[in-house]
Amino acid sequence: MSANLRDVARQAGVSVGTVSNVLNRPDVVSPKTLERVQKTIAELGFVPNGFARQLRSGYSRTIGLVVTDVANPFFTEVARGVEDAASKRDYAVFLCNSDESLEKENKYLSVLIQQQVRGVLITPSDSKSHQYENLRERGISVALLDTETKNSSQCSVSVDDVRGGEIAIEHLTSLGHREIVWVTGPDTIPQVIDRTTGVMRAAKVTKADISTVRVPLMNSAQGVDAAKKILALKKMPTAIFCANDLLAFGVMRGLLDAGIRIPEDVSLLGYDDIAFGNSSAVPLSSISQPAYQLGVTAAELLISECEESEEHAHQQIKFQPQLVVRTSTATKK
Amino acid sequence: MSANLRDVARQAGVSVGTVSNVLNRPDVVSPKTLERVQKTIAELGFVPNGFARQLRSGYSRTIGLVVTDVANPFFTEVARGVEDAASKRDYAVFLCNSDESLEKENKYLSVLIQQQVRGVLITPSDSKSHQYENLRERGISVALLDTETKNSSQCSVSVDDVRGGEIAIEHLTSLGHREIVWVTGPDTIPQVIDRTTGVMRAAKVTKADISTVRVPLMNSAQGVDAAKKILALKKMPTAIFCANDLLAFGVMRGLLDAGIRIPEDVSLLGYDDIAFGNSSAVPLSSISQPAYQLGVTAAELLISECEESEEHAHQQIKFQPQLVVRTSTATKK
DNA sequence: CCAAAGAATTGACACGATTCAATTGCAGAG
DNA sequence: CTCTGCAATTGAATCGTGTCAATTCTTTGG
Repeated sequence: MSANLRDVARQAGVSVGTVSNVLNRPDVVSPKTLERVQKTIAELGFVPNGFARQLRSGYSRTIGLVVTDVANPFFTEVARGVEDAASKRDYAVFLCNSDESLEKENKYLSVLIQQQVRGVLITPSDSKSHQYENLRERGISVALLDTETKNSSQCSVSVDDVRGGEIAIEHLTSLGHREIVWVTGPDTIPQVIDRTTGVMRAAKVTKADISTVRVPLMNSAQGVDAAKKILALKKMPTAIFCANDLLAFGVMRGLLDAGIRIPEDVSLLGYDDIAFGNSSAVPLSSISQPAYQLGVTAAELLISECEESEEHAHQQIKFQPQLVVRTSTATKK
Repeated sequence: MSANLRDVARQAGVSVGTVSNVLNRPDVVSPKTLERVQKTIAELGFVPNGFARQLRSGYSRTIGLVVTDVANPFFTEVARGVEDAASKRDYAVFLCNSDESLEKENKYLSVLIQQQVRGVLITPSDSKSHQYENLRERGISVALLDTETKNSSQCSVSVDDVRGGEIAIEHLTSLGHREIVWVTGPDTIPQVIDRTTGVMRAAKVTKADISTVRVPLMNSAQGVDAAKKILALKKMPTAIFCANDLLAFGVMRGLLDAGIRIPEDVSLLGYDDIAFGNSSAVPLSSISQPAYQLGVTAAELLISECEESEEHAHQQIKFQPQLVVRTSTATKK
């Protein structure tokens, strides 16, 4: 098979320790030994075995990224940011998909432990699981992505979801809407919780009336279901706010198919501002988040934590969301 | 620190060999020992160290997946299939994004080699690079994804792109269209080459007149550019066929913004049948591919090649594309 | 020419799981 | 009660590299 350190040592007439030193601390080796060993290494085409190296040192150059839905363009954008930043620092990324399920999340975390990742970037699928002590105990750094952490013992990079919820309701009420349906996912998901908080807070101030329609997953198929539920309501709202754009697209389709016009009959507002938003049946107004930037920042923060664990100070970075008005929201008639 | 195999063995009152057997060949362990050990493993939160495992066995349990565009929902669907199948067999996946650039592709391949992946699943961004001998030499299995291979020395899982091109033109001509624009990417990309072949073949049979509009990348922004080029043509076509849905969405937006109606003024046909297709401004007719299935099949094939390299027979599996008619294509007036 | 300091080199052990020859336990046959 | 054969279990050796205390070699000042 391929040459190992011992072969090189024998061939060069030195000990394995010296060869190891040639590789890792060339300054402690005498110039002429250095040269001879390097020549032998080249001759044998020796490449150190990464497994053994990592086994001994305990560290790899990989990080894990766990998101709740890779099929959501918002997260692919985040992932792209993470990958670019990681690859710049010579790290490779495992991308995992929890599908908003705590069970899958745990399964992937265990896979990541097996792979001995240096750190994990995670979008928790459940607000209770924020601690991830089992990872920390193993010396794996953890940073929260797209979720704020209350305790300051970990890093997080997030967008102000409470404010996002507020902005949304402020926009809709400024257009005259007071009967608003809030279409959202399980109230275990951190983003859902925060956005709901913002929604309710703004509703109180603006005296809007919020009814909640909850679905188990935040994708477009569930949006269609949500539309059915909305159509079955005693009283149709004049505006609908969805917890993400995918849901909004589903709702849009469901309503249009039922002959409801947007925004004439009802205004529709999404969240995430994914690229497809301006190609949809009715261009979708939405709350925009700096997805790529989020990914880059999170990866840089995590890697810095991994490599300078002593002098590293945990940071909670929070970006601000922004309203993007397109066609799907309009003044109440 | 974290528990290792020896800790588990001590705690459960058995030898390390038995614990290892519990993990790798549970059938040789007696049921009651099995249960006891498994309980201990759970209690201690033991997760085997991948490096040590790999060091001993010589093989990792990771594979690489290189696609041309993770932001394309078609590929996220494929990736999901790959990940599900891989995780079922206890493999972790590195997802890499070549952005249709040969340079990035090579960079990621070298990263994957460093990470000592067991196999690579790749959607080549260039038709010339099909060989990947450098990977094979290192004992890394390679299978082509969404691309057919001519030589039978490797596996491939693909969809019949030539046939897809034919189906598209047959559909458009059956609606009476003869002036058709083919919007596509660089003619180095395998899928582009095959679809073009199908287009031209069908055009010859149906006596359709094809003009090609070529853009450097197959995403939605480039689609908008393509629309501009089409609007600048001496003679407007009556139908447009795009090499993927993202391009089609861009073209759609570009045309609608210019006041062109779809399908009244021009029919528009996409390729991939991504989920957004029925939420777009005009629901998009498209050529559907079994994306998830493609991913699952490819991953299974690759892993089987990795694990049974001797008795493994290379296979070229080819799925058939299917026409999905929505609103964007209609009879020529 | 010697002693002491410093530089260079050595080699056994550790990392944590896998493997496999050797051992033990056990049931059934004689 | 012994013997045989099979199943279950054991634990030492192993994979390839990094580490570090111990050792050997070199240099230098007196």
